[in-house]
Amino acid sequence: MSSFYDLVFDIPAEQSFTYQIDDKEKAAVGKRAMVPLGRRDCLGYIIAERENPPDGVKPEALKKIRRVVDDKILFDEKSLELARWMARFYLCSTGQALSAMIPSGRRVIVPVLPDDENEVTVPTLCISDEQADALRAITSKKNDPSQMFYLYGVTGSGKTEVFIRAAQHMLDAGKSVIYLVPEISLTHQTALMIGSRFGSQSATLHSAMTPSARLAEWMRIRKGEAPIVVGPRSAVFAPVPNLGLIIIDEEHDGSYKSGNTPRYHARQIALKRCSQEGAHLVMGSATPSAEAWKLMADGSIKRLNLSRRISGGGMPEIKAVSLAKTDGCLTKELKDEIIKTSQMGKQTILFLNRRGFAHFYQCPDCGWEQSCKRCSVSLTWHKSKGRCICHYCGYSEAPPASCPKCGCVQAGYRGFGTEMIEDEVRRTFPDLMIRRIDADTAGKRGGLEDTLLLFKSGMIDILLGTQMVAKGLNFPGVRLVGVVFADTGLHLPDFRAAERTFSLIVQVAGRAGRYFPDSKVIVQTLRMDDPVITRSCALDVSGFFDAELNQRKALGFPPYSRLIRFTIRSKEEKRAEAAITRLAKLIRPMLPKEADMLGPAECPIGVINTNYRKQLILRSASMGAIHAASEEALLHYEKGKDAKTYLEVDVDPVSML
DNA sequence: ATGATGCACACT
DNA sequence: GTGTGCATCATG
Repeated sequence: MSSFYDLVFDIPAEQSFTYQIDDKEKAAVGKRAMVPLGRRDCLGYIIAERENPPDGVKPEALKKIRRVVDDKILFDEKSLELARWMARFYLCSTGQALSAMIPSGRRVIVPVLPDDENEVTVPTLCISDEQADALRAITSKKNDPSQMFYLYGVTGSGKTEVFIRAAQHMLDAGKSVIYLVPEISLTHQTALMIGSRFGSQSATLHSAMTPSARLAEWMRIRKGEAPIVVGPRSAVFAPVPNLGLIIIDEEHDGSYKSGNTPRYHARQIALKRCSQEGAHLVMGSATPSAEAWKLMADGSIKRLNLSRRISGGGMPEIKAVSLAKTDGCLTKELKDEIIKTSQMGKQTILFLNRRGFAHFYQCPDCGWEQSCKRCSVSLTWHKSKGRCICHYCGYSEAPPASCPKCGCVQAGYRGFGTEMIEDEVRRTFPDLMIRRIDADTAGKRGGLEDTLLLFKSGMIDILLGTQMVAKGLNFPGVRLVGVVFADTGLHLPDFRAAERTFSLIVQVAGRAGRYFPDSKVIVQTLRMDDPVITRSCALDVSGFFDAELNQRKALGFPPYSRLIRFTIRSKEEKRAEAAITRLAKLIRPMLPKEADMLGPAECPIGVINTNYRKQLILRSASMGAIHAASEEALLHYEKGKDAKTYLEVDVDPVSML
């Protein structure tokens, strides 16, 4: 009796292919195998065993498995089921889903932060009453696993300690724990702390590991040798036996959503896994996502409040300051506070969400702007490189000596970036030690690693940078945080622009004064009266969400609706246009009346890297209505699809850009 | 996805 | 008559 195996591949087609094998010993469902597919050899996933060839296929037509790649089974039945669910939900193939679940190669290597192995975190012996209450709620014997919890606590209120103890509780009960953190390079401290608390019981899956090291760690996890796994979004797939708890730290963070197919959200996967495996789900943040906030308001997630800072830190005094009459990018208030801070022997963080020197060049006479040849965005002047650079594709050119349109020789700067601030700060405070951190400096020697160590040691007076300084970094000496220009990102054509800006300001503000009182945050803005600015400065999270959710409801956006976004890419605008139109025509009649279609339209950034981009968004109160239509439409769209066009599907998109 | 195939128009 | 380009098809 010979048996056959069905394999799927990391390709957009759902179809499985049947193969035979000589030495049956090694083959098994859940392993990978090299097989001939078409004219070449492909790595496939064995998803089923079968007695007979599929209908209408002669046994002799079946090719043989070349080589079974894995000794041990990689995916158990639960993982396969999760992959199948994921494929259906995110509208991709099972092979693509499986491929996203294992730590494979070709990952971007990110710089590793200082590895202070010798600095073992001492477990906090006593916790606050609030922490104890939260822990008790999470670990109560009476809990139904379907009860989700949310640790809603200001930065520095000790969420991590509660998470760690909840994890310990699970481990003591013989269960495994997955601890998700946003981006491991930016949350290194948390990862290290957990590593040092749980020692060899823990496994860390960070992006700087080689593929083979990751796979080795993966197998260790599967064998049950590391019952607590720490990692970024992909760690949600960690094959821990006997899953008891998934923790999502900094739940609001956008990096939990995958940027490529399948565009899964770790929170969604966590939800599914927990319900499948009867595990608990606990999330936490000082600035929840709008989705989570609504679920808490409805009562489907139980909110646990941590309202006070531990470790002696007080909440900083936050002040909005108008940039309107300021020449340059530092207001008098901010300068004064920087001086005061350095006189106190404390440190300053300056945050700006824009790289480069300034947006260059806008002609003051005719309004001409220097823009990218390959993308529909303006170029950013990088003074240190002497080039104008596109932040989407990297294209660069020299700055023009005069306006090519009208000949005007007056270079007009518009806006400013981290480089420009660096310049101004250095000129203003020549005696202070200043370092900049952003995507441009991170990769270089003396980059991230060096800078953070120096800052921690107190050698650096002012650390300035983009997002990178806003996240998770926890430095004891910071008294002052300056948000150089809070309005960046506020007018982006994305319904989540306000939410993101709010969240970012509150998060950066949280970097100040974690271990001592009298800390300060200066938020510079041109919109002193904008409710996003005023509420973030008041740390008024509930006030912000009351208003924001009302608006979302009125406009019919998430969390009051679900979205599926289709994007067509093509080098030729005509083709992109034709493809999106055809897709729209296909879908429209399938849409139930409670659903609607936004577009088709040009994407907010109409061209990236010489690819024209058109989009179409489906919207409905429930996912069901638009999901079924999308599934059906995709089936028809695939055959006879326009050449040289690429379709991307995003279920529950997070960024609309 | 990707390589094979088949058909259109071009040019030594 | 063969050569290059692209749309179409099948992959077990």
